[in-house]
Amino acid sequence: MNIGQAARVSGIPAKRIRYYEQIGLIAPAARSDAGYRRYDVRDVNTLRFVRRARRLGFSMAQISTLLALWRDQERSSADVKKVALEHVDELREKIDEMQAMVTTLQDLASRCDGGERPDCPILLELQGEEK
Amino acid sequence: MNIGQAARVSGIPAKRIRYYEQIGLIAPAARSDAGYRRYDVRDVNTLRFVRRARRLGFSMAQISTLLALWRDQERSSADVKKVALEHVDELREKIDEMQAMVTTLQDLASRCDGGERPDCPILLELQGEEK
DNA sequence: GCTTGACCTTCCCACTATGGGAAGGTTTAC
DNA sequence: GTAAACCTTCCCATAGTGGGAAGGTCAAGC
Repeated sequence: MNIGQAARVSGIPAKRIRYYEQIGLIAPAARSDAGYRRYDVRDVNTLRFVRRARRLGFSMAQISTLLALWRDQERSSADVKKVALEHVDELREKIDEMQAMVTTLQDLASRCDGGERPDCPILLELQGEEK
Repeated sequence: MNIGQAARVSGIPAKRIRYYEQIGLIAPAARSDAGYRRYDVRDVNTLRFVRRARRLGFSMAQISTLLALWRDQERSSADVKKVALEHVDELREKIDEMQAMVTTLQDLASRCDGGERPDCPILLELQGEEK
């Protein structure tokens, strides 16, 4: 199949498939006489693997590692688990940062009356110790 | 003061200050005869405002809005609150997405024994319906 | 007066992952 | 033969930031 159909069945836009090939995440596709990329079922399975990994928030680098492990019949599950748990740590760190922002912002917003007048604890906070 | 000192007292690297000026987030700095950027106390206060807003995760566009409100004595606190709460919504959405990833990944990882053998529910999940 | 080092300037490139669009070739169907 | 739907490569844009090159400036020491 051509890239358009591969895109439809894998759920990854053609543009993105080309990009993945370009950065070396996936192997260069076979080509037709006219230079069209050709994809078979295994290629599509790889694309689906990538799409699922992206949906779990893995970076390209991590997915590259996961793909290699997936293909390696000699892998240890420990290596896979390690990648996953490192990713979980990264996610948790970001979540904690963002949660702290939310907490602060909500506190400030709750003390802002939200009316016509200009006084606002949010701006005072951003402005800092003007006291 | 020159940009280096402004960077030190504001906590924003010189490189970033120039970038903020370039994209129009802050007004172009005054210049010395030799073309060096000059900063006064008010400029530094603006920079600190920006730094605090960034630490709360606001985008450049949002900070631009907040700066305008900050300078506008006729603003209503409702406008400020609106920007803050919209940002809170964005944060919460991202947090929820990431939290869902964490939940899934943790479940998969907990079912991965993490030993020498290759069998791994994480890879099975990424691979999809191999059943 | 000259050198040295610390500063400053602009400019270009890199990152992450993706989308948009132009200009042009191919295939398919009618 | 032509039109539509496909494909190709190429360049540009996004959001913030960092790195570094090439060159100008300033202050201090000799």
